[in-house]
Amino acid sequence: MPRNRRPQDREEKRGEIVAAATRLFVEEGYDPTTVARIGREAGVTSNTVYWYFKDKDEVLVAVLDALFAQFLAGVAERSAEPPVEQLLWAVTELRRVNRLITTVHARVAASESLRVWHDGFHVQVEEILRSHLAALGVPETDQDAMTRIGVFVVEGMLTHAGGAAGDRAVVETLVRSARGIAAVPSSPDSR
Amino acid sequence: MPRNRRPQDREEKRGEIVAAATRLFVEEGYDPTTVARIGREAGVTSNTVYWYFKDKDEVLVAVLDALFAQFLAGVAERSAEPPVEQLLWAVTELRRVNRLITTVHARVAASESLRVWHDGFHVQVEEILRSHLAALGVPETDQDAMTRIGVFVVEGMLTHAGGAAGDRAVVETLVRSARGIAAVPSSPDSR
DNA sequence: ACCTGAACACCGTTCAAGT
DNA sequence: ACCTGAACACCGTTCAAGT
Repeated sequence: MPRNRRPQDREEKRGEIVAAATRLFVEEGYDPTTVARIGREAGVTSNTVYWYFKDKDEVLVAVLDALFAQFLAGVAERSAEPPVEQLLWAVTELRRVNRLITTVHARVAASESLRVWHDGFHVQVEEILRSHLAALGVPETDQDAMTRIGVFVVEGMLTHAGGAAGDRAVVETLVRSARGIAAVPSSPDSR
Repeated sequence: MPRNRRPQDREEKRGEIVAAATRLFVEEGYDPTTVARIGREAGVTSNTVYWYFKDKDEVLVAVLDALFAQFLAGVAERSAEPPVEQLLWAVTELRRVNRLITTVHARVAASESLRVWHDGFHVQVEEILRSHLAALGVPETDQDAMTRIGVFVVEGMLTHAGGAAGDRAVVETLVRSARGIAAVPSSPDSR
């Protein structure tokens, strides 16, 4: 028997579904986008979507994978820019998929595969942030906490619009505090 | 005609519905809790809930109002404690309703009244945080940005469990950076 | 292997009808 | 004014049946 006979087709169709879902999820949101609609845009019936994906959440995971890969490529391209500019670019970029990030948070409780994706996402983002902090001179003892703070601030900025000036102020203050932490050693009685 | 004839009853029943919804929303979450279930726990049919509330989101707003009032009372009681302890208490407290906060973010796009509630909530929380920052000596020019950072960090801690030690490290680092910002004036070329 | 028509289960919401 | 039984609309998901 022919092993892997036209595996291309399967990936193609799957890709079309993911492409349709990506556009719809980003533009209209996860909840308002029905599985039927995703199918229609990809030229199939809603049931067919279930031949390629276990459920709607699996479609979301595939969409997130695609979007995150794009994002990582953008990050790599800008690795030479100053930290503030890099962060502001990341915020602008992630804001386009802001609604989806919120959806992920809302659905991790209901979907195991989404939880797995979310955890992996954080590990990667934290790794990137940590290397930046190290470059800024933040000592190892403070890197964990500062990394989490960085992630939280970026996530917060996505959910809560602040205007270009406000965004820049937040990012600059953040980078400034990282430099401050780098300059002043932590003391156990600092509270 | 008797004005306000037994307005007590209406408030009582409404209160029972809110009480039932609060318990269910906090313990099981918003989505898994059906309107029928809320009604049953309050001793009425699902339709009756719609006599007291416009829709499920309005029930949520009432629940949030109740929970937030409790929270504010707790904040007031602890106003004398050191900032780190106050923040850690707030995080522990808010974590109990973590799921609901995520739900709010997920539903602001769909529900106007929820958006209004969310905005009001932020205004109040930011006011509290700003007064703390002022007490820590953060100059006015940096208060806006630091306040937003504070809110983002607290929100992030709710969504992403970090363990007691990790939580304390984050909060201490945050307060330390606020003190650092207070000590070092901002400079326009600090990026 | 891939796809569909039809149906199921579930849930928020509405409405006509009761007291 | 307050409450209910019954029904509607919608949507994720499944299944038996087709090629």
